[in-house]
Amino acid sequence: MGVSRKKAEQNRKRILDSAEQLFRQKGVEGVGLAELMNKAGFTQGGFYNHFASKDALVSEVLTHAMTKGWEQLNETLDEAREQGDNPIEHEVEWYLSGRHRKNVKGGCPMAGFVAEIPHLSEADQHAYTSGLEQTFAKIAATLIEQNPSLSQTAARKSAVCLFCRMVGSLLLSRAVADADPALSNEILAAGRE
Amino acid sequence: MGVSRKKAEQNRKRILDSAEQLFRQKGVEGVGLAELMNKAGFTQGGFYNHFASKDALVSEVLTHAMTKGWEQLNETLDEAREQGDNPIEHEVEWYLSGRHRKNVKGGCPMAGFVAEIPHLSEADQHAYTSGLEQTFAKIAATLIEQNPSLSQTAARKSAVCLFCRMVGSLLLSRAVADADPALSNEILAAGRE
DNA sequence: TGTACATCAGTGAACGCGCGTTCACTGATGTAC
DNA sequence: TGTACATCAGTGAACGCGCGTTCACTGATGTAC
Repeated sequence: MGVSRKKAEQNRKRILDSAEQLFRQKGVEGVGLAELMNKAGFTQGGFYNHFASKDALVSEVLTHAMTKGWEQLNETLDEAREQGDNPIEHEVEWYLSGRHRKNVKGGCPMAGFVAEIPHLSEADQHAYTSGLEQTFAKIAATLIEQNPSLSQTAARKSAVCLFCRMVGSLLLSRAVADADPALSNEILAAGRE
Repeated sequence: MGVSRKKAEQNRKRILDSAEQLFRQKGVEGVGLAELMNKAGFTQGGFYNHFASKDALVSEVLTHAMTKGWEQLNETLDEAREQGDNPIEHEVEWYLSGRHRKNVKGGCPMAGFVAEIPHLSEADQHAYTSGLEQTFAKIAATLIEQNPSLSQTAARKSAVCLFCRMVGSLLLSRAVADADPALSNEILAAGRE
């Protein structure tokens, strides 16, 4: 159609964003390229001007989501510090909120993609793993920042334990959100304490 | 081919078992009927002698897995009581073991199917939800049995919290099992304490 | 600066393939007399 | 109990469909002179 390079770059990002939302909603296998391109506002054939294959798109979506998730974690912690709140409590409060549960198209990529990871490439699994490791380290460091008497190993163990609880609560509350909203809320509430 | 009714009933169970294993390994969408029937030792066409559709099979697999999971929970608790162990600790010990992590084809259905649930039928979501509710109730009752001074609401909250942690730990440890076995083990170990 | 040409994002039709499902057929099992 | 027939689990080929991918084509953008 004749499109400037700048515009083409924007279009590429539109495809990535549409793909991320659909992959999180329906799972990678549940989304076709036609649907995906249509959602982004294009026809199917143009896909290969931007990506080598569906797998390549999936990789890019995953790493992009992991990066955004990492930035979001840091922003949430910084925000709490500025407001004088407890950073970890602030993070948990957001993580186990109705807003985050409802935000299936976005939110924490560690929770959103956890079930897809075993079916993805080795490189994708490594990207996920290093994102998780980063998250554990950040939470552990923040716990020590709050309570400097905590040992490294104790903080690390607490961080791992806490994040597992957050992910489990979010996933279970999402799984029962339609069938039993009260139970779904109870799960979030229990996790917040 | 001419097969007795008893044999046909056994074959039906073979199909169900194969399907459950494959669905858990690859996800419901990642498994075709041809592959599934082949794994069970049959040709594709015979599928519809046993099930009305793939969706009907999925429903049956899910409810069957939920029932088995419930029985397994009760057995594990009873086993611990007979051995004089703490039932909850015994359950957690098994749940967050390398054996359970490796047993992707079996194990806890609440963890194994959590990501599929949002894509399944309303009836399937309800089956999952009531299984989860049963599990929470059982854990809460067992906590009170161990410590009768615990209030109903406190036990319930602890039960929900504990099970979320178990599910989150198992899923995250499975997700990184190939890419970083040490981290995967650390996640299980942190959850066990 | 203006003109001629190359580039390449986007279109839309087509490809082979595997999906869920259907169907005509087989033949041992189960039933009726 | 023996015979004739109905049943129905299993086979294997075929159906339409949507998948990921390819391709010839378009035309505004970007480049060279």
